Amino acid sequence: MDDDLADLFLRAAKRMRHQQSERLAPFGLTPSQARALRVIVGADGPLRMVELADRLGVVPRSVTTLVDALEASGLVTRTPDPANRRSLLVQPTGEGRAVRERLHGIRREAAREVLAPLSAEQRETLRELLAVIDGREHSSPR
Amino acid sequence: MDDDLADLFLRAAKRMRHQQSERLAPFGLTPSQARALRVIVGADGPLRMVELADRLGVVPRSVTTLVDALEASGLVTRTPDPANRRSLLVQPTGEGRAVRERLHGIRREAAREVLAPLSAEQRETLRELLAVIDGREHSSPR
DNA sequence: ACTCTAACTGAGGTTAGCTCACAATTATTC
DNA sequence: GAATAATTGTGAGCTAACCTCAGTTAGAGT
Repeated sequence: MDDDLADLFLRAAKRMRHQQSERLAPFGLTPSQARALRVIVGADGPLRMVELADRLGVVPRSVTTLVDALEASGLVTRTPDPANRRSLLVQPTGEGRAVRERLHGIRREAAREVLAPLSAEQRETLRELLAVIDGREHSSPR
Repeated sequence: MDDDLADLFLRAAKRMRHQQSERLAPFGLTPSQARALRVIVGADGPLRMVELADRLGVVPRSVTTLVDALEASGLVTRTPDPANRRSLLVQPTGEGRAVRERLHGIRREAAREVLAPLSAEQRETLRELLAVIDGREHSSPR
């Protein structure tokens, strides 16, 4: 029974990812990069790579690649942390902030497309349920 | 902001996939292969590759690889369709049926793990919402 | 000073797709 | 009854989004 549930869930997620990547393509961003940008812009200050990895729920090595791409597109900068020379601080450029602004709209569209069959209240209910599922703890990836 | 909603959704889906692949590993199956097996066993008769692709929502080429693996594990067989020599018919072996049976339980566990924070009613609500999103109100196995 | 741990990254692997091109068959159309 | 078109499956090869493992460099603890 919860069997189907997983299936339904995964199926919807797939559609959502697909929608996103389609809309993101014109920006030259993958969904994963867009998400990273979102976190970077949304942070209240520069982020260390490790911290970014943690917030994205991926391993630090994966962040390297993500930031490589964003940096190459001129959306973020990587600067050494003066307080700890092992660390790099990632910050959005002006361009990065601008792009994130536009992304906001298109991400919403993508979600809306998939969630279209739901009423506003249903969407709200869904959000609540998902928030519960998400819990608070950041279980590390493995 | 349906923006967050997509994020919550995708995050939960990720955890679910992860749970599944962990539990499936001992069987030597990937989540994708398990799903294919499930569809093959669940079908009311042999399936053509193309038909299987359609039911899985992937392109036919991807099914070739999936079935290759299942066949190599002795869970399904591929036989030429006598009625159309271009087609192959995929069918589960006895072993395939047996494995699918055990998979059922572990898939449920995986979903349950992620959905644990929800009450039974909440899970039910979630199922309904997802069914609406999916747009398929329990269509028959035609 | 000496070892221990943390931050980042190069190299290389895996899963789950995808496209493109092609041979073999079957269907259509002229 | 050909000639042309469409279908079916698959080899080759690509991409995204991860991962692990090993190595370098820099701080920390004793």
